[in-house]
Amino acid sequence: MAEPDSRRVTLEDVARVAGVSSQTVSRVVNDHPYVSDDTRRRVQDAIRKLGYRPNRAARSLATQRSCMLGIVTYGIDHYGPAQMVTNVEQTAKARGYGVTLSTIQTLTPAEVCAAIDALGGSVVDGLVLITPVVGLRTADVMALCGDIPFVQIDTNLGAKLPSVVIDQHYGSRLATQHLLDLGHRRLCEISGPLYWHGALARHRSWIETLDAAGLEPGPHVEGDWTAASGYHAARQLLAQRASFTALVVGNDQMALGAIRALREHGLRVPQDVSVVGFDDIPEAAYFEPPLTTVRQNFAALGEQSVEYLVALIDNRNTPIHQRVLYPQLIVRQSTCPPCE
Amino acid sequence: MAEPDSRRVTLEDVARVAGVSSQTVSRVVNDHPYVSDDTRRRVQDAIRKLGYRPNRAARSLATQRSCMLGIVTYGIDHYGPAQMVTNVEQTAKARGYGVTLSTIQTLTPAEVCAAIDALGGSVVDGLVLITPVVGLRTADVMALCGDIPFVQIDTNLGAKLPSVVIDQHYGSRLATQHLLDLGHRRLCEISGPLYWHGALARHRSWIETLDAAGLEPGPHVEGDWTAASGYHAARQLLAQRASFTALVVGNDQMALGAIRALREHGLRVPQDVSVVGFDDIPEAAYFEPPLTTVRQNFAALGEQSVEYLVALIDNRNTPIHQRVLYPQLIVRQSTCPPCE
DNA sequence: TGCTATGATGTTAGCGCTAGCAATTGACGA
DNA sequence: TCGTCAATTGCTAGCGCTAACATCATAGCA
Repeated sequence: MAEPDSRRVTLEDVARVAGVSSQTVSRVVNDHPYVSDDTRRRVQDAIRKLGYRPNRAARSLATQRSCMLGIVTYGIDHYGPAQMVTNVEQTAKARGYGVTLSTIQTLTPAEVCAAIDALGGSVVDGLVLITPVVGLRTADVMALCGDIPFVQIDTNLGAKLPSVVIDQHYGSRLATQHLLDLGHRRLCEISGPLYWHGALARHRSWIETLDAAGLEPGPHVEGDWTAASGYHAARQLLAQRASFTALVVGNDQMALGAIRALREHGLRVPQDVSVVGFDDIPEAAYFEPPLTTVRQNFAALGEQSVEYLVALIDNRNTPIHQRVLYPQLIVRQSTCPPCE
Repeated sequence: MAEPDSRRVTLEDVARVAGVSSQTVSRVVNDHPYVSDDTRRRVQDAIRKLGYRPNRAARSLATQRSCMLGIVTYGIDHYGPAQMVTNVEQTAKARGYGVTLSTIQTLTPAEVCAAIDALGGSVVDGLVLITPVVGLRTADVMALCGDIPFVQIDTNLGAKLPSVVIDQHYGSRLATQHLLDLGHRRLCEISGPLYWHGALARHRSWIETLDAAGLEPGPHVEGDWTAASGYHAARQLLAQRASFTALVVGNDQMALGAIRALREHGLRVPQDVSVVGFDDIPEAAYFEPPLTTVRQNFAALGEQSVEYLVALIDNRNTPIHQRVLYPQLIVRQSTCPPCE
């Protein structure tokens, strides 16, 4: 068993026990060549015996790198961010990086800046920014990150910073076009908060797609991603006597709330109103009715952003670009042709 | 603007610009007394001008503390853990601690140990272990954590380690008793994986409560927390021609899947079968029908564990105990008296 | 035999920061 | 006048580790 000393075990302690210099121990720990098998074994024995664990702070200080990535994200109690964080962490671990978290509650540029700052002060080799808020200035982000490499996830399409995004324009067109193809002509929308890139892009694309089809967009209400807000948004639409046969909803949770409101109002889904969601959360297939939705590959988002970030860390000259992923329409029973 | 030097800005640089010693700058940065207002202002100006940010690694090395907590948790794509991680992070931030994450995929004791080890090697002042798996030996945990203070969340009730738990026994009794009070006599259960403390506790309490009422428990199927598994579990119960009027389900997502299976089988909820879930996820109130469920206060769990952990860090002699939280039954439309 | 190449180790000098003490100044009471 | 004290600042020595160089065998070759 490890000696339960009050002081932590250091390289020096191991060196003394193994009868070598601390430098040699360091070489063994870091898998350097030029250590004889015999010495290596003696050192490893000593390490095990003493329960030695390298001190990361000291190593960071000496090497100028920490093997830590920082993640700045809005509350991970949402499905999307939780997925991304999980995948970022997993991918990072596979590449030898740990992960430090800094979450933000209200998605204002100021709070985002504070969160980045909190991590920037710490030792991280790179930053993953899951900050889907509109109004975050490119210059601000660059200034805050300083010379720390970073990758943005879920920012606006076309941003001139290292980023990985899902084409929400495309996704929203998929959803709206699907409804148009079914024959719907009167559509309403419940969007996410429009200060989110994704929500805004989906909203705009909804209008554009209708426009291209020569249709007038019906009323639009803004929710906050929760089922509760979807419920209230739908009630609001119904209260203002909007007449529609199809509803595009900004995410699956809000769609759930909307469906409940519709049903309480005596409307059947999909016979009276077709509903499309976004994300394809694992529960969507078990909604009543199972939800047609636009699937986002959050896993790929997390993985690719880490890959890109690690490339940036290893080689500062990695070209800056934006990688774009495309969502996929999953058709289930919540959509059908309008019955009139 | 900050001088975009290749080297990072150090205390020394600030000291030079401000015309003081590096020690004085350190005092300003750390809010020590005995710095004149004039000097303080000059130093702060220099800090701003140079864009100085203290190097955490160096500070950790010098002070022997990192102001970092480690979180070991199973995949945060589940609702409960995501909630806990969020709240741990928030509370930690409020107390001046950052948070480092280490997630585990398969909840085996071996993987848990690996995750703890990964963090233990890093510099953290304390560990939050969200490791609800049965079979994790107390001795192993203590050995791995070494002299790093830790708090376990969601471990077994009665564990002799610092921990904060929700009394799942109590919660399960609430759910089952609610159904008994409504007049149900034939109950089935879909539980979570029984190698999870919570799932096991709920399962046992389900049996005990029925026992106390002189009733034989109906069939029980184990799911994996997902809606899909709930769906398949319910189909399995129906396939074996189990006759029941009420169903206790290990979490809300599985309840959603189960309800869908029941409906597909021509059974109405709650008229034919009452269903109770666990957790009270934000969507539960919008299920069809709105779900009766046992609410877990994950936020409190996260907060209290950090408070406890910080107390342990500040004072190693803080008494070891287990704090117990109690869940709450939320009655909605998915339960009603059996109609026969 | 000398002379280089190379493997295997030790020595030294920091990385950026802070604790602890020393030094300096001015104010105040004895 | 001197000693004492508090306020303010600087100096020095590490924290535990690694990069870079220095050292010293030993082997291989002319």
